[in-house]
Amino acid sequence: MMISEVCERFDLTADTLRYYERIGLIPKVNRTEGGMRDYTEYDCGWIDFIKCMRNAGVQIEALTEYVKLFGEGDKTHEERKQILVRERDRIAEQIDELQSTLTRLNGKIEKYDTVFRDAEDELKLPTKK
Amino acid sequence: MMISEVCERFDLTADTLRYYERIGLIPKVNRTEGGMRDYTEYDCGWIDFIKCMRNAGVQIEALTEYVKLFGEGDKTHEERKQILVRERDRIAEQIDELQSTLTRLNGKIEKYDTVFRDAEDELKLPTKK
DNA sequence: TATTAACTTGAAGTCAGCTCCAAGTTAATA
DNA sequence: TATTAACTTGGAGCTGACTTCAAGTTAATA
Repeated sequence: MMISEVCERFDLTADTLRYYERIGLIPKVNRTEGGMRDYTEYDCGWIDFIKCMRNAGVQIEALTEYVKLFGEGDKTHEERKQILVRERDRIAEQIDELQSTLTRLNGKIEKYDTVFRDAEDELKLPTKK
Repeated sequence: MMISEVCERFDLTADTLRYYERIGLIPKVNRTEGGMRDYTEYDCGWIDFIKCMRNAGVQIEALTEYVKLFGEGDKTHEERKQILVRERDRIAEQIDELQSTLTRLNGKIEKYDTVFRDAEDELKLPTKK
């Protein structure tokens, strides 16, 4: 699969895909005889995973570390798992924070609604001044 | 209240606080005769709100716009509310995405646990090779 | 076969959001 | 009063994460 197809599939630019590979965010992709990248489904699995993690705010450094360890084989099993656990916990925490921010924002929006209704009431029932 | 006290209270550097004020992320803070910032509780309310929003990933641009409109008075009521609604929706969406990423990560971590248990079983019950 | 589109590399450029610095001023402490 | 700590400004520098560029190569189409 050519880079252009992968771009379309994951809505990433070719530059971003090459950048990801260059910095080790995804394992090296095999090439054709001509030297062009030839993506497999396996590569796409990585891209999907990395894109999902990046979208959740996981830093590139944590992910390159994970990919590096993955390349070192079974002996890094535990270390890899620790990275996932750490990031999982971070995301869980972030959800909690976002939840309370959401509540706060909803309260603020409600106040805006109330003030607006009051303002409308004033229009309907003009006070003497 | 001096800038150092505010820094401590919100765990922000003085540089960040001055930067926030310079770009209009919080309204202008009053000064002492000597020209030093003299924060009030009102200022702190803004800082708390802005810090919370930034922490939730709300972009500086949306917040400076909000502060600007606030300074323009009641006639911007509706426009300000729209900003809050838009960001609220964005945050709600982000929570959903994070939730599904969390589920995905948990599944992956579980697989790591399973493989690890299998590996342990192998140690206990060595297969002939 | 010739043109054109898609690809290659390494390096430089961009953007958001701070963060640090120099040079000077104000306020607090010995 | 003298020193020192905290503050002021404008501007330069930094970091993470891309994004663009130049100069060339490969593959697909007329």
